[in-house]
Amino acid sequence: MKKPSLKDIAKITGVSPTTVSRVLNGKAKAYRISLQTNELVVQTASEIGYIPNQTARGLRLKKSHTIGLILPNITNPFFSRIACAIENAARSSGFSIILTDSQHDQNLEIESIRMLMSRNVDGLIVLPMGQDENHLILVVESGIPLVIADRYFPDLNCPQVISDNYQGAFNATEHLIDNNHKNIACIQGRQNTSVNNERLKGYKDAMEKHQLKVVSTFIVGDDFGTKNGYVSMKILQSNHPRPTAIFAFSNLIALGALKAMRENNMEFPHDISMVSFDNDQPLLEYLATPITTVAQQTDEIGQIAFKLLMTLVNNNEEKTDVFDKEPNIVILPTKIIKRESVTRPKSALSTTHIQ
Amino acid sequence: MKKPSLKDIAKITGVSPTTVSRVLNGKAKAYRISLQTNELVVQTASEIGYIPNQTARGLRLKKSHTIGLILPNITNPFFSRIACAIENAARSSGFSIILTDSQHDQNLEIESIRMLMSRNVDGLIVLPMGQDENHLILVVESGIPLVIADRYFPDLNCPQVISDNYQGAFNATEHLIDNNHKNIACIQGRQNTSVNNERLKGYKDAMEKHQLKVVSTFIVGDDFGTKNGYVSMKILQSNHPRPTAIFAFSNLIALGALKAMRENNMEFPHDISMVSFDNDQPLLEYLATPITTVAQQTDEIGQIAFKLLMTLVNNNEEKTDVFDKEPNIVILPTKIIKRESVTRPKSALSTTHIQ
DNA sequence: ATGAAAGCGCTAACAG
DNA sequence: CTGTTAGCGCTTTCAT
Repeated sequence: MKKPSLKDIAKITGVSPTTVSRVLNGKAKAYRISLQTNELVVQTASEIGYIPNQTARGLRLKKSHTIGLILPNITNPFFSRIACAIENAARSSGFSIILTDSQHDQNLEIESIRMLMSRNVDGLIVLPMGQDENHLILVVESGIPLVIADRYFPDLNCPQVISDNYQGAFNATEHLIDNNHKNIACIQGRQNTSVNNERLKGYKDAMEKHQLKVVSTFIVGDDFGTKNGYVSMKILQSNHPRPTAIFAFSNLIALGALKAMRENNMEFPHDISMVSFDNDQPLLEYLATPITTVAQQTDEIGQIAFKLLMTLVNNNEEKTDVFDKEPNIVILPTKIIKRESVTRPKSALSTTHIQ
Repeated sequence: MKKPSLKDIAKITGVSPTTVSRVLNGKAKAYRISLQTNELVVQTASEIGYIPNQTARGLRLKKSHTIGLILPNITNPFFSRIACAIENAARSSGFSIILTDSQHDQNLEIESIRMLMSRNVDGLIVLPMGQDENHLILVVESGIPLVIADRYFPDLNCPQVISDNYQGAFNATEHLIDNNHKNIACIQGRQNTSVNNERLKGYKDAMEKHQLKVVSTFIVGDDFGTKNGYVSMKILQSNHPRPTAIFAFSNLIALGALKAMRENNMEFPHDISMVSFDNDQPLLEYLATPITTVAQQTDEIGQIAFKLLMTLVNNNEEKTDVFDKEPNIVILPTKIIKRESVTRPKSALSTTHIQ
C-alpha cells in the first residue's frame, strides 16, 4: 500500500482535490469552506495517515522551504555551533537544511553549490573555505538568496556576517604586550582570506602601536587546521630568537601548537605564552594550561545569518531585482576570555628584542 | 531571466525534450542517439548554464537522492563526527543529507521524521534521543528505509549500528578495579536507553566479577549531558562513603563532573579517579589530567550506517517486502585509551570498602 | 535514431 | 462554497 495522496483524500471524501488542498493548507475560511467539509477532510487525512508531498509542492510553488548550508568542516566546534544555531532557527521558521561539508576543498564547495541549486533550495548560507568568489558571484547573479558567514567579500553583493577579527586580534596581541612580551609570533590561518587578513592586521597594528617591530620570521603558517599549528610551532622553535608568546589564529592551530610544545618538552606557559582565537572547545577550561582565547559569538553568527537569509527570501517574493542594494554586512564584536596561558616572559634574557 | 529548463534546451536545439533528457542522463548510446545531436545538446546545455531540477526529477522518479539524518545534538563531537562520516559517504554516492538536530527532544525527533518523510527522503538515519520506538516503527512500516545508530531496539525491524557498550563499560570498570579501586561510582546517562543499560550492565558485571558490591547510592545520574555530570558529581561528593573512582557514561558527563570537582577543590586524579566514555573531544590529551576514555569508532559508525541504508535503498527498488528479514545489527568494538585520570586510591582509609 | 503524450502530486487561476 | 483545468520540470512508455 502506497503513500496516500491528496487525490486519495478527495476520492474518499468525495470532494475535489482543490478543496482538500485548501483545507489542508488552512485556507478553509479564506474560501469559506463549510465546516462540515473541513472536518471531513481533516478527519480522513489523519485517518489514512496523509503526509503532504513537499516535493510536488515545491515543484508547483517554486519554493522548497529548504536552505543549503555549506561549511568547511562540521567537526570543528566553531562550525558545529554555527550550524546548530542555523538549524534551530530554520526549523522554527519551517525550513529544513541540507548540510554539506566542503572539507576545506574548493571543488567540493563549488560542487555543493551546484547540487544545492539543482535541489531548488530557497537560499544558501555559505561559510566559504577560502577567498575565491567566482562561484559565489554566480549564485548571486542567478538570483538565489545567498548569505555569507565567517568571511567577507567586499565585491560580493549579498549579506555577510563576520566577527570583528581585526579588533579581536588587536586585543589578543595587546594582551600579550601588556604582559611584557615583545617577541610575539603569530601562527596564521589560510592566507588572503578576509579572516586571516584582518587578524594579521590586528596583530601588526598592535605591535606597531607599542613600537614593537613586526618580524617576518615570526609570522608563520598558512592554514587554520591542527597540522599547521603543529608544523608552525616546530618551525618557530627552531628559529632564533625564539618568540616568548604565540598568537594562534584558530582553535585548531592552538591544538597543533600544543602538541608541538609538548613534544619539545616546553613548559606552557612559562616557556611560552599563548592566546588563541575561538572559544568553542568545551574542554578549554580544564586544560593543563587553560588557554586565553578570543571568543566569537557563534550562536549569533548562525542566527543572524539565517535572519538575513529570510529577509532576502521574503524580499525575493515581492520583487526580483533587489540585488542592486548595498551589501548588508554585520560585524559582531569578539571578547577576550582570559585564562592562564599568558604570563610574563620568564627572564630578561629570553625576551631580548630583536632590533 | 529565469533558470533554463530542459525544455528550453529542446527549443534551442530543435530536438525533443525526450532526447535532451536522454542525452543529459547519459543514455545516449542506449537510445543510439546520433553523436551530432548528443554534442549539440551537451553543448547548449552548458552554454545556457543548465542545472537540472532535482525536485521535478524526484517527483517523477520517486527518488530524491536525499537522506534524512536525525541526531540529538550536532554540537557534541561524538555526533558531529558521525554526521561528518555520513555526509562524506553520502556525497560520494550522490546523496545529500537533510540534517535535523532533535536537541534531545522526543517531540522534535518525531516532528523531524514527519518532515523528512514529507520531503520524500530515500531513507533515514536516526540516532534516537531515547528509547521510544513507536515513531520508528511507523517509519519501518511505511516502507521507507531506516537505519538506527547509537541505540538498539530489539523489536525494531531495521539495520542498527552500535558500539559494544557492554564490553566497553566492563573494561572501563575493570581498569578501575585493576587500579585497586573498590568504591567505584558511575554517573549514568539517560536511563533505559540501550546504551545506558549496556554500560550499566558492564559496570555491574565487572564489579561482581571482582566480588565488589554494587552500591545503589553509587549509581547516579539520568542524562548524558554536562549538567547531569555536574549535579551527579556534587551528589556523590555529599555522600558517605565517597567513591574513589568515577565511571562517567559520556564525554559530556565527564565535563560536568570536572566542573564539580574543580569547585570542590578536589585534586584530580589523586582525590578521585575517572574514566569516561567517548574519545572525540580534541583537547582530551591536553587536559590538566588527561582523561582515560572508552573510544567508540565514530567514523565507522557513520560509514556503516550509510552503507546499510544504501543496501536497503537499493533492495527497496527490487522488491517491496524485504522488511521481514532479520534486523541487521552491527556491533563495533570499543577501545580503552589510557591516559592519566586513573591512579591507585590515595590511602587505605579512603578505600575502605562498604560491606 | 527520435518524438508525442501522459503523469508524478500538488496548487492557482478561473469559473461557477 | 466548490470544482475544472492547466501546468510546475522531468522521465518514460509507446510509437514511428
